[in-house]
Amino acid sequence: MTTREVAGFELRKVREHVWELPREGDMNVPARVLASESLLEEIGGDDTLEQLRNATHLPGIAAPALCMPDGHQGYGFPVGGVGAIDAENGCISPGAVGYDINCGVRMVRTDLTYDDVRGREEELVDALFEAIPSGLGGGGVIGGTADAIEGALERGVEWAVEEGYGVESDLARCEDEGRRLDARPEYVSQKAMDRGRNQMGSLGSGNHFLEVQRVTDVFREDVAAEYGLREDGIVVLIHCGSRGLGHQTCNDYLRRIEREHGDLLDDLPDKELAAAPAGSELAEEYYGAMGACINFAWANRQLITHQARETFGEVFDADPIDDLGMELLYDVAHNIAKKETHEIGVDADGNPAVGDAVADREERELYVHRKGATRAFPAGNADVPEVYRGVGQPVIIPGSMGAGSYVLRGGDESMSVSFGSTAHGAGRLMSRTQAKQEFWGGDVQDDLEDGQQIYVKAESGATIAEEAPGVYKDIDEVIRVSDDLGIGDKVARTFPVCNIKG
DNA sequence: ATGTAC
Repeated sequence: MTTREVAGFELRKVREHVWELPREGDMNVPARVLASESLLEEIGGDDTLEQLRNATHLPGIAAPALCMPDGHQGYGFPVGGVGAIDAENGCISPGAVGYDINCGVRMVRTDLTYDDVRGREEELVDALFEAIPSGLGGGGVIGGTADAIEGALERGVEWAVEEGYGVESDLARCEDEGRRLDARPEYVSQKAMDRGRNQMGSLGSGNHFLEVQRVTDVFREDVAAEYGLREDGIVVLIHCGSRGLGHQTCNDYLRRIEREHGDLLDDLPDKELAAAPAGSELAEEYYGAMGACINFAWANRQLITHQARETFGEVFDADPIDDLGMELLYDVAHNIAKKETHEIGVDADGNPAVGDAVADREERELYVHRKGATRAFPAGNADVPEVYRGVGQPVIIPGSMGAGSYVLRGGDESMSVSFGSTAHGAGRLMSRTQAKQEFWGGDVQDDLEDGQQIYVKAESGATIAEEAPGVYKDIDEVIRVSDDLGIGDKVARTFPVCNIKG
């Protein structure tokens, strides 16, 4: 048996790209890292492994706590973490969802080719930057009236399309059709709504961006054709979340858990893993509030999509849908928890088990926490929209602004390996603070333009430094692991053309 | 990630 010591943790190699931290002490289950040796080494460079081990202490966790190949340290629970927790006897943890509830990515395809855009990058990047609010604080594309915010929280993309910010076909091309039916806006605080009010249709800051890209490689022709992708085609990628509204909601519930469920908290190795016991009033309220924030984030990405379509229409003097073919390819959430039914291994007593201890497999309703992890359901799954059910759901994974991104399809192994999940990005290699010491925004911007013809426009130079290509892991290596494991299969690779950010 | 402040 191969073992490897990383950052003081002894990991057992289960098979290629699967590393296990065996159960010991108060761990309820083992932990597993899905990574190549080089990525594993990078994952050991911060507190990810300790956070992953801590996550195995969560009550009711029903299978190994998982770290995707792009994992890095987060608040309590690692980014790139997947935690499947019994929805009846376990718990739900806001820290295992993340502060930016339904941070996610969508891709819009077009009929344009790189030749159509070449030489017009600056015009396009300026127009997009003008049309789409970005940066910290307020200012959205629409005013947040009481009706608008209520509609977004309750009905997500459905509300936005009804208001004219999209087309009917957008709905089917979102996870959950862009609307969580179990959203309960009444459990979102007034303070959270006030923060979201002026941010409806805004990118935000940090790693959030809108990027025009060109398809450089197609790996699976048949699937790419189903997704409407072809080599040299132009696509638009939008990465953002629920802004101050989701952030405030996460904060509100973390504070309430501290006040109302201190006992559960005292048993956990890290206070930041704060969780509400399944079945408690607080768990129900958090789940409903989280669903409303999820809807808000979807409406936000829909409003930004609308602005991008309008802008392309003006720049290319054409109808964005009829002439430019700007249809939504897909929208994926990567900071969420969701009740899903999965098969888990159980021992003779019906308790969660792995390896030799597995006596049987049983279906359980679980809170699947995906924090910096993307749902990757395979072909045939009933939750994959009908248009894609034959090939598997699209999985959109952004890399850094200097490296490009990938479109994958949910792989056949994802249900048995990772509760139907894969990576969500390249994953950070260094902190924002360190990034600002290593890079200067203006220099990064000049290098991208002069060296790679990538046009970047941002509200703040500091953000460009924080997001410099050098602060990220190798996206190709992350994707190689996903593809090798069969949890998310390579369909196409893209390369940046222009990028706007906070 | 984030009105970068309890």
